[in-house]
Amino acid sequence: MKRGLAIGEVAGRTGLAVSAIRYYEDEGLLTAGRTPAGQRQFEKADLRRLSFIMIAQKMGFSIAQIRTQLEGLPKGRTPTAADWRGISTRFRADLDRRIAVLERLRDDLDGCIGCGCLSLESCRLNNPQDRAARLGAGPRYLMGDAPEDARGDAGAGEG
Amino acid sequence: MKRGLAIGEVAGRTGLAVSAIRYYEDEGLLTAGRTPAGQRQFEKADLRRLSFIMIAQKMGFSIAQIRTQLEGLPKGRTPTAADWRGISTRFRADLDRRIAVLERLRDDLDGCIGCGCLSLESCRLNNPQDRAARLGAGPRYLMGDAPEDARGDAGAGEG
DNA sequence: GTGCCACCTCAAGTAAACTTGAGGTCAACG
DNA sequence: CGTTGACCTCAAGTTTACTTGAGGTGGCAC
Repeated sequence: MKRGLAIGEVAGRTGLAVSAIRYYEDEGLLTAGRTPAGQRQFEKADLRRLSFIMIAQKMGFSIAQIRTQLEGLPKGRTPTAADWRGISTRFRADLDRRIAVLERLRDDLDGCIGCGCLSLESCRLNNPQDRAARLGAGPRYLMGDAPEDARGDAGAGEG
Repeated sequence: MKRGLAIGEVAGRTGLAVSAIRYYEDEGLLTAGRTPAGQRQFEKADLRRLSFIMIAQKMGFSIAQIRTQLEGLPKGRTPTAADWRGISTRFRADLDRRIAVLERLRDDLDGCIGCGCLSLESCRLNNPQDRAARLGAGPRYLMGDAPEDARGDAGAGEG
């Protein structure tokens, strides 16, 4: 009865490529059992795990971040609904943050459509760059992605 | 007077790396003049252009997409406020679309936090995968990223 | 019993967006 | 006059998230 799912089956059910699933296992996002012959054996819970991975990627999380999130799940036993609920809640908070960033970007852009500047002196979308210039180094950082020592100040323009 | 800006100066003002600016030029996102000695000479308008590029990247546009957007700007002359306004408007529409996608994701996730499933039979976040499985091929597609022939059907769950 | 398909591993390739390095030029500073 | 420092080109390296290919095993169908 408890035969488990072959990788091809999992691929079919999730829409993922077989190679992607193997890759995720290599990356430690999930662990598959093995048949005596060495073939991977997945459980239903792994489908859930893969669902989570796919959704998280949609949201823009990297593999490394997803791995971290998944570490919040129990190792030995199959995660319960409550386990997933905990992880989803953290997730939701992040999603809210992302939406907020985009909305602020949109609002700023609205201001810029009004003035047509996009980069003129008084533009709020522009200011962060001036600040970036003053901070000196760093590759690219503009909104919310400020380097370590610039946190807490990367918000709205100073006026 | 009209000396133009050296690449290092532009880098300092935008917060971009010199190498990144050169890369953007290679990619055709902007064009720099040259001094007799072959050094790049930028104009103020290029700062605006780079602002646009940075903002667009924040929004998740690829270089190729940004290039396309920028092709909407006049070639010969310096873009006017109106030129930027046109481009920004298109931009805003895309931004709205992205926000909407994330919001739907959030709403679906809310439903899942309620039931704690994230991947159980009735979950709306899960269903798209089932559909994906039925559609057969393709690498990863889950929400809105449906392959060509699956468009128009990849929306909300059926029940 | 043999042929095919799904599976295995491991290495290398791919695309995007850059960075880094090698080797060389040019202008200013002392 | 020489030596920094900013700039140049071109090639190769880096990271992320996979895919592709080579070479090999295991099992079910005929």
